[in-house]
Amino acid sequence: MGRWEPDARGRLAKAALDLYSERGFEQTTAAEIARRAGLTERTFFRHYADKREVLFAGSPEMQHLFVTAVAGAAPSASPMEALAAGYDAVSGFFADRRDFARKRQAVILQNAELLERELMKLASLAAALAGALRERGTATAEASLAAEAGVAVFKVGFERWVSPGEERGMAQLLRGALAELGSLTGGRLSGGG
Amino acid sequence: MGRWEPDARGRLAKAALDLYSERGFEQTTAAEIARRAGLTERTFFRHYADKREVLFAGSPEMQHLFVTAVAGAAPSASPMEALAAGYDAVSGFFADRRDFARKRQAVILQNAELLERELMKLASLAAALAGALRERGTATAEASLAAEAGVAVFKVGFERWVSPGEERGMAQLLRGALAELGSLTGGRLSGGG
DNA sequence: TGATTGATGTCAGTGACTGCCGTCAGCCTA
DNA sequence: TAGGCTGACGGCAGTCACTGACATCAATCA
Repeated sequence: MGRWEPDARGRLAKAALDLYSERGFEQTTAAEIARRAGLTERTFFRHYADKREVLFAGSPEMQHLFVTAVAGAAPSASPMEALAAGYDAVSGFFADRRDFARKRQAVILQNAELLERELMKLASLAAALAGALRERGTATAEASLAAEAGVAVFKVGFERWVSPGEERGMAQLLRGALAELGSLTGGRLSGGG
Repeated sequence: MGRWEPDARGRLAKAALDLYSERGFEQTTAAEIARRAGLTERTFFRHYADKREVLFAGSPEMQHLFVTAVAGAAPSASPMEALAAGYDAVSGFFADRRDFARKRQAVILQNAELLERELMKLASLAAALAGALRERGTATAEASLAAEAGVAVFKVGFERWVSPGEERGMAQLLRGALAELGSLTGGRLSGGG
């Protein structure tokens, strides 16, 4: 056996979510998270840049899956069709994390600092998606707009997916939210590309 | 003469922007801002909840003007037309603050924490605008979508307005950005209401 | 076998932010 | 006109987020 227990990073993330749920984000210190994970405060800050980031550990992987799926969609696909391919990819990513996502979302919605960080992650996602769409040949302005709209749809679908009692799958909910956007905009957002 | 120099809050805001511009946000301490304003650190935190908030002192007033204009637009106006009335109102608000806005934007774009706070303010604005549209009778989903789109247009127009060398007025730039959105979406976003 | 590496611990900071209490000019009231 | 109240500020002590520097030691490699 190694010198230390394995997966320090994962233990920190679990301890943090548990403590944030139990007493709230502000009432939890980094030292407490570390202690529960069997580590020290200093080690916590080696794994996560700050107290908020520990709740967003999966964000880069999710964004990568999303962007890769958009970039890999059929060249003939419209921007919104390419984004829909991204929805399927992230739905797979989240599929076995629903309880975790619900618990995490409940914590985030209770704290302004965490909401700020979430908005920042979504802005980063929108920028990355716009880049992927541009690489596919979508014009800059349209790519940005489609990416913003795509993230708005993702937000709505995700919120429904984590809402209490909701049992439908994320892919289905995202498709539904996308369809709603389509009817609101008359489907014209999906042209071009 | 009063016991203290007048407008402590304004002096703090000016000192903060100047120092953030000179040395950067992270390299400036709250005590330094307070000292330059002829006050103490403790008083700084009485006027502003944190080091970031001092750059967003005008945000509530701007949001209020925006929302009030949207709420007060002609009942026959479509959601996007109501938002356009809001654009005119905020353009007046910003008209004599262009140098300030440029300096402030340059600071914000250099710092992730400040960007997060800006995203939060825009999210708050979008929520307030959606509320105003709903009060006008716009359906919930359409109100939220129109508000998001409206904020996106505001972001684009604002960025152009503060960009170096740009001399056109904010109202004109916002109208231009709104028109671009309209052509991208085929104008269907402006229906209903 | 000895050097290196990598994840961790330890310690001593800095600075953001808060609670509590003291100060004092301006104002209100009897 | 004396006395009390209030609002805006200063001073101080404390907590906690976060950082840099250095030590430790099992695993691994030359």
